[in-house]
Amino acid sequence: MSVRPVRGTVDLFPEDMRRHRRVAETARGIAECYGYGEMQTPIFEFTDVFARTLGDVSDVVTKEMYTFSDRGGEQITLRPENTAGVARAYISAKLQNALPLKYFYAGPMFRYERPQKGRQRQFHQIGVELFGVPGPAGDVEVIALAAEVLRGLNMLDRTTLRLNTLGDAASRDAYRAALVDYFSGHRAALSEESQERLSRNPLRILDSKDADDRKIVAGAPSFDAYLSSEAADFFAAVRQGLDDLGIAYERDPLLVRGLDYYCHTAFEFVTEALGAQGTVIGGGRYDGLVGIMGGPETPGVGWAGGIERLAMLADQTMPPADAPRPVALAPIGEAAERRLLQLAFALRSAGIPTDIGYSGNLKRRMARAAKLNAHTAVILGDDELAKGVATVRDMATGEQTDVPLDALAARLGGRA
RNA sequence: GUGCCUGUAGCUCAGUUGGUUAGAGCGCCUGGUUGUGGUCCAGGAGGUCGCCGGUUCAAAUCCGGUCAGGCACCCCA
Repeated sequence: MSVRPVRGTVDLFPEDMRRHRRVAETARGIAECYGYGEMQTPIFEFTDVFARTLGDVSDVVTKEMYTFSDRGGEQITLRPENTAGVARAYISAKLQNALPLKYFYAGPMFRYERPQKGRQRQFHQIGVELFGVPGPAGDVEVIALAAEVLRGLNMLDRTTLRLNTLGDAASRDAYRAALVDYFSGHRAALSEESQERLSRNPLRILDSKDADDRKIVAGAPSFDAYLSSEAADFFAAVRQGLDDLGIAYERDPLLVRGLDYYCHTAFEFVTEALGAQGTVIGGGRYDGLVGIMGGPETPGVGWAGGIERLAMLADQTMPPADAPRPVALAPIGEAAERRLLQLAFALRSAGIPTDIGYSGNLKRRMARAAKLNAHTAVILGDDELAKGVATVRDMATGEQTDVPLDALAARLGGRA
């Protein structure tokens, strides 16, 4: 059998988990401070939950979902993102009388993509969703929360907030029609890919990287001309709110969300430091989503952030997340080992990280203590047992003192 | 899904125009210390050269395929 993980998946050992947890715990703490309580939805859902909400033309639905029928014949999909699942849970629990609602989540997502740096088939996201706030204050709140998470990870200054509006449905339909009209006139000159986009998702042509496409795009109609006055006012209010909070952003008229349920505000925090997969947090408003799923019309806005990407950036902006430094216990002989096993139990129940290696002579045990970065070693042999003390060694200075066994916990408690 | 690059010890990498037993540093193990780590010194273990096939008297080296990783496209977190 093959012993390697499936393509696009990785094993996370303790060192990796500390990096991930630092991201998730920072985000969780700030989210709770904003009143966003953590929730969790199932890792798999009925396929319709995603297929009917993310849009028939989105890549995520058409070619990236892990879909299978279970033994009961149900069509099941491993969640490619979590907003649809949270919305489904909100509808399922009939929470429309409890609005506004604020949720935080963290967990694995699955997309069948070609792996590269910052892109895996199983990856992890943190995210927040805010239901029931129709006005721009909601957009401002979730963006401010995202900025705070990045600040908490010491990386806010390494990212740029890009902001755009997708308008309301009427604005978007009118603009889409205008684009199709314009690009159809230049159809033959467009790249093959963009010709395909023309029917599937004309907005995508706007951010094509093909040189010839860009020339044509330069002459394309601007969205702002098709924005309804309500949508324009909404966007202006979001920008004003960000200005009021001192949150810097760049207008990016080409920023388009990939998932169909977005409207009005779309935003991304991007960085240059991670290569091509530079989006670290992305989100926007999705007022239509709950209705599409058959729930009571409920406005929503939120974002998701990639834990792997955030952790990679954190590696550049923060010192390593080291394991706690333990006290290392080093017994010599069976009697001492029994006594130290008791002591280990007592120290741990006092909350003092304690290691005992279970094998080796004193030399090996001291080597292990150094490797674990222990601040203190406790050496116990027949000599110490006879006197009722232990030899306590400061690993940094090498200084050793005798400490009565019954005073050890109190003596070591101050460290950690 | 497309294109380009890469794959040699646990890790990071050398390896000449194809030519005897494939090397280094770090890490690991042993000893220098019957009860003392990290430093230092000496020694040692560890490799189907990603995998499959081909060319050749001879392949880590050349060719094809495949798998995996990286980069870009695409997409997005």
